[in-house]
Amino acid sequence: MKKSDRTRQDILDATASSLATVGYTATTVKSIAESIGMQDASIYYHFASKDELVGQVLDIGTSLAVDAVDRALAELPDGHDQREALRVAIIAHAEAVLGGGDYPRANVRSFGQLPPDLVSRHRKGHRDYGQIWTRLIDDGVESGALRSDLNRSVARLVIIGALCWAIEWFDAGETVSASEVGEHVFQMVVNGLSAGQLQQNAVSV
Amino acid sequence: MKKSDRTRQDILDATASSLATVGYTATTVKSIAESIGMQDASIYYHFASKDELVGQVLDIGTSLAVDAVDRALAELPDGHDQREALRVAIIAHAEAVLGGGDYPRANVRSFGQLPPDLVSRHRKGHRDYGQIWTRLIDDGVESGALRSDLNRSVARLVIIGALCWAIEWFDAGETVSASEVGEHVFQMVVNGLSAGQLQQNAVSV
DNA sequence: GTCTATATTCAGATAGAC
DNA sequence: GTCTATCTGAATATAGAC
Repeated sequence: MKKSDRTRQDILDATASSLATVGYTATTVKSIAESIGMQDASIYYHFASKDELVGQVLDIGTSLAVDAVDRALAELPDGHDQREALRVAIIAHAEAVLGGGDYPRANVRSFGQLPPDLVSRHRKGHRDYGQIWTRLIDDGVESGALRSDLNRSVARLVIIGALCWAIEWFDAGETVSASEVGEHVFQMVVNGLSAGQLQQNAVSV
Repeated sequence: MKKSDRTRQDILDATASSLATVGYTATTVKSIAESIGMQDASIYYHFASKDELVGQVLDIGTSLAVDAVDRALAELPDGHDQREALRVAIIAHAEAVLGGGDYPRANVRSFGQLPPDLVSRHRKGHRDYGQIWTRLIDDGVESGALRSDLNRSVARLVIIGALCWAIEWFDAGETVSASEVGEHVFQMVVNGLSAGQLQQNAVSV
């Protein structure tokens, strides 16, 4: 590996770390440079702009999360219940975002702060990721494992919302691990909080 | 109403609108002033700083959301099922945040962008709001209406997460109304997505 | 490749006239 | 109360030496 590549990787790592902890706005080129002992101007030898650098970090994070979920789904045995597919996907997402290092966390933590250019740059990636969940829910409904009377878009966004929101309060080193958070989210989303018999009144939407 | 009060109210409204749509970072004193036909310097006659102004808007939004949920709970008939309490609270929250004007939306939209000072200023308000949900879940578990094997903090944050995340994608004028979003979230959180018999394996946490 | 120095822009905020 | 004019500080980014 050339020296240029090594430095470049250090910059990406430092950016991911900063984005994941303090978000986009508070991540400055100067602070990134300082954290790895460089001058801010030197960053521009490796990346054309702050947003180009941030964009690459976010791309890596998206790929890592997508790959983690894909890998978990690929390992399922044949003929699995579709609820089990949803379960391993949710847990894989939780592990990637909560326990999986700075890159996936950078996405979730910074998402609400990105300037319009970066948002549109990543719209496709986010839509593709949403597709994974859309298909899981569709398959679940069609196989009869999931109820069919709920709006699937809302269902998808409740799942993603619960998982993404978790990062706002989740603290590594908690008594609850990332995969346990995933397990709880799955239990709530699929089986519900209710202790009694099912009360699945159809919803008129 | 004095002229000073009128202007002050206009500034608050314009700030709430801006925070709700573009978030904290993109909300500048200049843009607020422009939207109501003033010079930016004039804002400082009414408010000591941007963060003081933003803080007041966020306070109003929190109060509106808390009041909406409290009112919905107060209207419940005696001897109601605790699931029904959770239902009306979730729907009231959805209506307040998604359909209830700029102030509550300002909170959710700006939350992830606030500087540390403002975060700690509002920590108490958020904790109080979380308390409402903690009590609803505790009451539900103790009355036997809700299962007792799930971590209650995770349950609370899944609910709040799902509701707060909704604002990132919810579009007024959608085919789904705010209260319908609330109804779906309730159905998912309490009864679950599963079509089949309950599979509530205890979770080891 | 990395440095020092600096240009540019824009934000929050203040001073003082009217 | 609101204005014009201005200060200050910070952030992105560039120029050019080494």
